Amino acid sequence: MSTAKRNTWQREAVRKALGSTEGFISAQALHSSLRDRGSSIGLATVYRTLSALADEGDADSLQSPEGEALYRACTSAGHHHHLICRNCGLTVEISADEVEEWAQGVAAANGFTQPQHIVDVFGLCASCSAGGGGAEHPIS
Amino acid sequence: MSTAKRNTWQREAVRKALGSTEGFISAQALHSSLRDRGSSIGLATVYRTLSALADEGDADSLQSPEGEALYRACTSAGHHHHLICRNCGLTVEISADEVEEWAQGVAAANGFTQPQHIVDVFGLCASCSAGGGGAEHPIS
DNA sequence: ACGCTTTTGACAATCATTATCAATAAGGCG
DNA sequence: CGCCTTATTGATAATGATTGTCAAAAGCGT
Repeated sequence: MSTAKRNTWQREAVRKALGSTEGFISAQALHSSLRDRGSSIGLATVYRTLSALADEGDADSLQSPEGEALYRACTSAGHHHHLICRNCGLTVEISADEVEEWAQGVAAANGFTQPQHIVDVFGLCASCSAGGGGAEHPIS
Repeated sequence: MSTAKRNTWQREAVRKALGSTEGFISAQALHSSLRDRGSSIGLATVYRTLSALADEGDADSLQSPEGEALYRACTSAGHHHHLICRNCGLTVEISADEVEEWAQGVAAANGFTQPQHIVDVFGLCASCSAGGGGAEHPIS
């Protein structure tokens, strides 16, 4: 085939790094993480690979409130959501049965089918709240 | 008061332009639109005003998949979410008191403060469902 | 009308992301 | 096994949206 896809260690590195990451991570952060671990992978490659993974369906992506694209390894298994500290990046997995039902219900009530939902909560974790970063202004 | 808010024609222009716009529009597009109509308003002012309107609850904003911030005149006061057809772009405002409470609760339970949440539901609206395009690939 | 402050607006700065393009390396084939 | 074709990489420039800067230009109370 002309559209051959080659196996490179970079692609594997991104896939592995994404897989071993809890919750969502930005392309920039993933690149930094890889660099910190000694990888000499380039930033552009991380972007390209993440985008490719998302296209292939091996990763999910969403936009953070700040407008960054966040990626997550696609675990076709359990569906769950995340509570993410927007200061230190701490991520907590949360289950959301109520929200699942609500999403289905509200979609159906408006005649929508094939509902997918993006439900993620960003905030400041206990440490960061205490740490005195209080100069923030509530956004919403 | 030192923090007085003044009435300027620019603010009114943005408010009016936003109000007479169907659906969501980007800050850049709104600025172009105003300029086309002869207004000499500055781009930075449009950004500032839209951001202010969003803060005051007179407009709501969401991130387009391309990462742009989109704004729309807020018809229902207060905080709410969106149900978006991923085929035709139809957007329905939805209220989500249950989800609000849930988000607050789960954040608090984990020691998080200043919770913001992203709760948006994508799907196919009634027309598009009927239209029979189902060749989509489910993301989640 | 005056003066104090907010607000504006042109432009620079910043941030994430994408395009560019020469150099590299993967994989097939002889 | 080594060569050749070509997908892929990666440093950097380019892009595009958004925010910061700051002098100049209005508001609003007096």
